[in-house]
Amino acid sequence: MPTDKNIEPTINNGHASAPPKAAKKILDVARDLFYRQGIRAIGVDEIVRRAGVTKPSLYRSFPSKDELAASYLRQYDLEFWDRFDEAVNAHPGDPRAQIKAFLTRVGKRTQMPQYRGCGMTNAAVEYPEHGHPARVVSEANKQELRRRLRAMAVAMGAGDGDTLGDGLLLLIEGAYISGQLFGAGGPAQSVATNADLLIEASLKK
Amino acid sequence: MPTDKNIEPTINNGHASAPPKAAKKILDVARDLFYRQGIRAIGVDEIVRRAGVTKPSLYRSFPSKDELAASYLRQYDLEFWDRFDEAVNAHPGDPRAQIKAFLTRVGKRTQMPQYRGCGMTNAAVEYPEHGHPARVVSEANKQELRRRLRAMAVAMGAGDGDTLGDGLLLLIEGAYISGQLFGAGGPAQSVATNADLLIEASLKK
DNA sequence: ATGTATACGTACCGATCGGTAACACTGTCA
DNA sequence: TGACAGTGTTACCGATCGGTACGTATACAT
Repeated sequence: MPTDKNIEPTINNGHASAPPKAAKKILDVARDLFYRQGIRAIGVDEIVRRAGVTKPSLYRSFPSKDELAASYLRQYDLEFWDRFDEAVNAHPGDPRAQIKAFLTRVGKRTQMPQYRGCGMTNAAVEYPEHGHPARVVSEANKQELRRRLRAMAVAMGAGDGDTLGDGLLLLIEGAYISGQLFGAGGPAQSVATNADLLIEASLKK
Repeated sequence: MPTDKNIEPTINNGHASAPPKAAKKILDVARDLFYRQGIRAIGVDEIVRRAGVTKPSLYRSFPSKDELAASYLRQYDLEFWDRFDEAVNAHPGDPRAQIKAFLTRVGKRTQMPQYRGCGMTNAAVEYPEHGHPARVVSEANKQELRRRLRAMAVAMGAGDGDTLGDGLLLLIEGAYISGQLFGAGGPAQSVATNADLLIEASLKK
C-alpha cells in the first residue's frame, strides 16, 4: 500500500491529469453554454476550448454532440425534480400549498437577470424532430410533470382534475417562455397568483 | 398592346424568368422551412434549392439570412393579427367572448398533426441574444399582445386587469409550447376552458 | 523493466455554413 | 435601338461544423 500522496492523487500538474475527470468539466461547460445560448448555437470546439480539454476527450466520454446535449438534459431533469420535490416536501399532504410554493419560486426565477427559460422546453423547440436524443429526454420530463400536476389537481378535489392539472402546466410553460421573452417585470411574475386563482375557480365547480 | 400571353406573363421557360418574383418564392419557402424545422436548422442553400432559385437571388432581395428570418416573422406578425382581429370582430364589445373565440381556435390549431407552436416564440428561443433582427420582431409582437390582452381584461371589468391579462398570456404561450411538445391530446386542448375559468375567477374579485 | 490500459494532444477530414464576384441572358419600356 | 432591372450561371471565399486517425504520456501491476 502506498505511503501517501495518492488517496486523492496528485493535484494535477501541467498535463497528464487527475481524476476530476475531463467528462465532468465538459458537461459543466456544456450545461452552462447550452442553457444560456442554446444547443444549436454552440459548437463542440467552443465547449472543449472553454473546458480546457481537447475534442477527442469529448468524444471519448460522449458518442456525439446530440448525446452530450441529452446528458445535459438528463442532469437538468434531476435538478428540476429536486426543486419540485423540495416544494412538495415543504407542505406534506397539501397539494395546493405545494403548487403555490413551487410556482412562487418559478415566478422569482423568471425575474432574474440572466433567466433563459426551461432547458427542456428550449431543447424541444430547437429540435422538433421526433426521436432526437435531446427531445426524447425533454418529452419524458414533460410527460411526467403533466402526470404529477394532474394527480395533484385531483388530490386537491378539483371537479375536473385533469383539466386543472393541464391548466397549471400551461401557466408554467407560459412562465418559462415569458420569462425569457419579457425579462423582469413580465407576465411570468404573476404565475403563482394566476395559478391560485385558477385553482380556486376549479375547486368551486 | 400585346395580343395575348402576357397578362400573366409567359409561363416561365427554362431560364431567364418571369415576374412571379424570386423574392416571393424565397420568402414562401423560407417561411415553411423556418416554421417547421426552425431557423437555425435551415441553411440558405436548402432554401434556394427548394425555391428553385440561386443564392445571389436571395442576397439581392435580402441583406442576410438573419434579415430573411426577420422578414418571415414580419409576415407571420401580420397573419397573427389577422387571426386575432377576426376573433375580436366576431364579438364586438364583448372582450370575454373575443378571448374565448380566439383561444378556441388556438386550442384547435395546437391539436393539428404538423403543429409547431408560434413562430415568434420559437424564434425568440432560438435567438436569445438581444438585438438580433428576428428577436426584435418577436419581442415587439409579444409586447403588443400583452398590451391588448391587458386592455381586454380591464374592459371585462376584472378586479386586477393587468394580472388577468398576464394570466391569459401565460396560458396562450403555454398552449403554443405544449402543442408542439405533447401533440394531439396534450394540455393545450384545454386552453380555452382554463382561460374562461380564470376569467370567471378574476371577475368575481 | 516491461506490458497493458487509459487518457491525452496534434493534426486532420469532408461537409456545410453564410456570403460574394463576375458575367450572360431576358423582357420591358423609352 | 439601347439602357435598365432582374434573373440566372459558375465559381469561389474563409470560417466553422461534427467527427476521427494516430501517436504520446502516464499509472499501475507484474
